Amino acid sequence: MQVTIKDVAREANVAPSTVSRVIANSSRISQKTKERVRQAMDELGYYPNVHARSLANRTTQAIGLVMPSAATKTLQNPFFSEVIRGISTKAHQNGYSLYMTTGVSEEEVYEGVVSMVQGRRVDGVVVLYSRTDDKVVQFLQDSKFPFVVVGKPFSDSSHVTYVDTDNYLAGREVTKYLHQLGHECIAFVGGAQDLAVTQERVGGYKTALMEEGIPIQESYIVSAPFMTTGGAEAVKRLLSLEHPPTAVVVSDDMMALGVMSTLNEMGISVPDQMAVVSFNNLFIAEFSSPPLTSVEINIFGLGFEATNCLIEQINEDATPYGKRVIVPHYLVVRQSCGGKSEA
Amino acid sequence: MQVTIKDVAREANVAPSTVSRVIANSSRISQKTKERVRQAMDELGYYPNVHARSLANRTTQAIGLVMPSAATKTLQNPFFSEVIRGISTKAHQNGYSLYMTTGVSEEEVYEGVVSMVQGRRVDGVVVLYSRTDDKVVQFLQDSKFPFVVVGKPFSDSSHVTYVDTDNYLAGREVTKYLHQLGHECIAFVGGAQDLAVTQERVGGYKTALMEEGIPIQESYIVSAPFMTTGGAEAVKRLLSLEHPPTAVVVSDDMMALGVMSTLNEMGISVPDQMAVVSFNNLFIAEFSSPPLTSVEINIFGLGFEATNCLIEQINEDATPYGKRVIVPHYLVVRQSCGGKSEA
DNA sequence: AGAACCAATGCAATCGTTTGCACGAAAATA
DNA sequence: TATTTTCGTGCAAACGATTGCATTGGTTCT
Repeated sequence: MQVTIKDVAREANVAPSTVSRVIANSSRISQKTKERVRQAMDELGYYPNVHARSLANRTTQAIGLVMPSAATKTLQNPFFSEVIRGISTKAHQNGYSLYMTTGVSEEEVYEGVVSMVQGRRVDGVVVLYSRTDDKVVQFLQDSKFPFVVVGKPFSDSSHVTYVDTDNYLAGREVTKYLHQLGHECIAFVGGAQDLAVTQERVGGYKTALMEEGIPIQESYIVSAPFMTTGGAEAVKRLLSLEHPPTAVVVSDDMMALGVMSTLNEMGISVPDQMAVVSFNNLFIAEFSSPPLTSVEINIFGLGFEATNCLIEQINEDATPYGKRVIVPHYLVVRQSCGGKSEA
Repeated sequence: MQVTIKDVAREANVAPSTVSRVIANSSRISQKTKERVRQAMDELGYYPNVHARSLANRTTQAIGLVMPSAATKTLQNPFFSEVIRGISTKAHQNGYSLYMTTGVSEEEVYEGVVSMVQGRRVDGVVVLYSRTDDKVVQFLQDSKFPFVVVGKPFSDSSHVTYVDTDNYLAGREVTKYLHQLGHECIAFVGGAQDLAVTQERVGGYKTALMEEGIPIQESYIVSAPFMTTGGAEAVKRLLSLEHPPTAVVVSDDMMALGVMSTLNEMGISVPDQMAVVSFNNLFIAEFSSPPLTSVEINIFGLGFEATNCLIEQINEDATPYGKRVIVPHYLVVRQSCGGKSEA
């Protein structure tokens, strides 16, 4: 059987309540007793039962993770490993551990979150995506449960705490960068359209074009699911146009890999015949050939900051919802655009 | 406040115990009562408190994940996302959720596991690595706690349930494959030497050489930490030899990327001047250039099977420790070895 | 010396479930 | 009709902690 607080109490000749206070390091217990109790704890190999504790003080020291509904697929994108790395680092620093449910359908994910929250399994939740009209975010907001989202939530974003990259700005910058290199025909390949990232990045792209006096061609804007395979189709569509572009902004490194691989198969060389720039600067960006010019968005930092905000929110009872943190980004120039050096 | 079982009981005009039995769908409760209670549950929006439940029936419906100690680094390897994907799929199917602690040092990880187990936070544990002399495995075994390891545990592997690839065989096969293609000078670049995978794969490599009558040169065997950067050094060392190899077996796709990237920088073309074959067949293998010939080891399946074994172990009280599952592998031929087609 | 106080600890209720056992009513048996 | 079974519920004791409110003995006032 398990060693309980009572066993320790008996061994140390005190009451259970005293042991509990020693664990909490209460100032009301004398130094001498504390030592005696602590010794009894080691001797017996005592470890507190987390459930009993959670039940009594209504706190869990755990943070819930909500992955996109097709969790089983998206998890393949190193983006997620990286955010989780950030989250888990911060969480660990503050004595929290992580808890995740997954679900195949959107409905399953929703159910998972509800039972996580209502069942009091976690103290707060990090949402790892942001989509239009999301039930999960809506639910969390209604239940006044501490949560933060990574990415920009759509509806009512002013009341939701979130951590994000300035994707609009980044989109604008890379587009201008390509223009500076002399490109006039610039295309955009994005991921799923209901994702906030995609919309923001394409928005920046359009703005940049306008600012540079280049007309926007809808046929230059294609979207596909977020993974590598999507890239292939997109490329084919663009190249079959009357005036194919000479440069392309791709919304994600993974997809850029797919794009480049397809270009390679079709005998089109990067960057000579087609410049490619993308976002996220995953480690693979460095090792692709040619190495990808990509926007470093500090994914680790997104997770880390998000968790930071969440913990703040958990601790302060005075719920100051609506905080937003923008993590800075910068362009890492490699060889996929031809442009050498420069920051 | 939370809606409790008592509220439901009152609403449905029954005793709390009856409500509990309805939740468990006990056959001792009449159909009529069940319906009445269920209705009361929806009406009030009842969700069971997981901690109270865990406390009472000493079960958590959660599985613990143990990552390698430098979790913050290793998590970058897509291998882990992929195993976790497998684990989480199976877990979800059986109503389990995942729980993870991380730690920077080996000691922290150990502490995490101990408090996870002793604190009764999980029903079982899957260990995502296997190293010589590992405290964690030792502890789990001593406490007779359900666990399974992904990879081959060293000590006493006959009493430990594990799921693994036949890395020895795979190492032998790829080496022979290179030999068939005409290579005589074949090197091996491996990861950390205290990892079981590395040892097994290099073992297979050596066996193959012996079987083909090729002498083993220790200078052809280099090892480096498991990530891309390690690859660079390894390559430099090999190329500085008097008789540099013409082919190399690399222990991991990530590292192979590093190797190829370095070769590229040094102006050595793959596969013409150097053939490269590696393991794991991560999605990036397909999109590198040239695309990597790699051993598909079904990482998802490893995680899935491991969880399957774990759940079995949790359910059966008669602990049948020592089960082993070998997940089959096969070579995926792409272009990094020059050899076209063939299975 | 008696009142008032303080520091250190113990008592017992509480958190929300589960579950062995007891109980009464209805059904089956004798 | 009296007696045993069966069925459907309720009672109350766990599970292992936390915490508000006594209680105790010893100081420090006046």
